[in-house]
Amino acid sequence: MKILIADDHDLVRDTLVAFVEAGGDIQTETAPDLDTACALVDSKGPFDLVLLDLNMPGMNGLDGLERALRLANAPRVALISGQATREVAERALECGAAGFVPKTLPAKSLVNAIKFMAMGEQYAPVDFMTAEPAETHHPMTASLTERERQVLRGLTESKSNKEIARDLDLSEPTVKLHVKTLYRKIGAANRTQAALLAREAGLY
Amino acid sequence: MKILIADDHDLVRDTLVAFVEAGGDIQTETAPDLDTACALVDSKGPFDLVLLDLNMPGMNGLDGLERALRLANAPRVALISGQATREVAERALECGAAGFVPKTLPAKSLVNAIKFMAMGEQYAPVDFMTAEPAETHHPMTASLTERERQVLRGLTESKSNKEIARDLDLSEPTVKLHVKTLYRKIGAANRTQAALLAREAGLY
DNA sequence: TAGGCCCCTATCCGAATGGATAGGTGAGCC
DNA sequence: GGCTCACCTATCCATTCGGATAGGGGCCTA
Repeated sequence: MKILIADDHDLVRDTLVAFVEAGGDIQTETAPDLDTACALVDSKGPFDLVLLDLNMPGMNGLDGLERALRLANAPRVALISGQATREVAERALECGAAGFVPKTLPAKSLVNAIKFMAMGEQYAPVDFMTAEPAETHHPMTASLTERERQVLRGLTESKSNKEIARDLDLSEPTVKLHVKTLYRKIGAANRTQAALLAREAGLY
Repeated sequence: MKILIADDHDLVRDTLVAFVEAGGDIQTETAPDLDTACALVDSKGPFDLVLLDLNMPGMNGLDGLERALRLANAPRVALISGQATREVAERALECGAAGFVPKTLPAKSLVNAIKFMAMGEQYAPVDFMTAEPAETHHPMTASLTERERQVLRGLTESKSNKEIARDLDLSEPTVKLHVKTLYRKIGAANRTQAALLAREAGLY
């Protein structure tokens, strides 16, 4: 079996390769970014599986995944990520990804997942996909009401109050109220800080 | 030699441990977060080296490092991080960290670095520490002038124009000008988006 | 039934922001 | 000298934001 692992962290890539190659009959090629990964698929493909890190130069979110999926060799492409949310994973699978591998997965399970995906199955860890959306039990959002979470989400998308109001079908004054109260709850002084705090907490 | 590796990503932790143990006479304990890491230092310490992931539950930036350094066993503590900047690395070393290991380090070098640090030396990869600050050659900031970079930094700290003006010893209108022009350059519609874009690019 | 909580709407006000425009300084280059 | 470029300052104006305050409606629970 021949797979390609792309990750910009040498440390992760090297140890991952060593582990995977030790764990079964798997040959690996590696790439530090999306461009070289795509080039390798062209020159040394096809691969039984291509594993792309979501936070890698050239990825730009799911754009990179789609680009890889459009390659001539039409390879099976899976994502691997350290902090992606369930929502991103779902979107990736909808795009046609062969699977989604969170870095919180035990290494032993990874080898099995790789073999599973290489056989053409679609993989995603059950516990990860069935987990509550982080925002419902995250310490920061625990104190927020549902509406406030929705508004906070709008803030992380750098929307104006007016846009958020339109999206949620509310009046602008209402949005402003939620904005103000959620500032107090999460300790933000302005919308930029609120957005950054939410991002740092790994939300949205 | 006995070391402790703490990282919240099982995948990284497992493969790292497998690699390190294979590469020399090194015993490893592991922890998924700072709390258990500290508990292990107390119960199973002292370790020749403690390796902490910077982006791990409980770390809260360099606070976690300082907490670990204050532990009774006064262990040698080093940081490992995937996206930290040189500045963070320098601050960590100033705090008394045994070293700083970027995840872009080749895995082979890691083993050597671990042995080096365990001997009591302070380690940081030369190329990483001498590299230009990311902002000067990053695609996004390449087109920005020095002042605009400084202002953008202020935005990522969710400061108001007035605060930025005070920090940089400028007048507020000047800051507004820089803000406006850097919006155009990086394609931001408002300050929140500018801050998020800068963060996503790994700046500041 | 009363009280509490969440949600929605509204108005008023001061402050901050975003954008346009105009002009001044110094450094470096042809 | 003339030119560009980065940088600074300034004024004007519309919009948005942040905060305070005052309601009303629905739902749950004591």
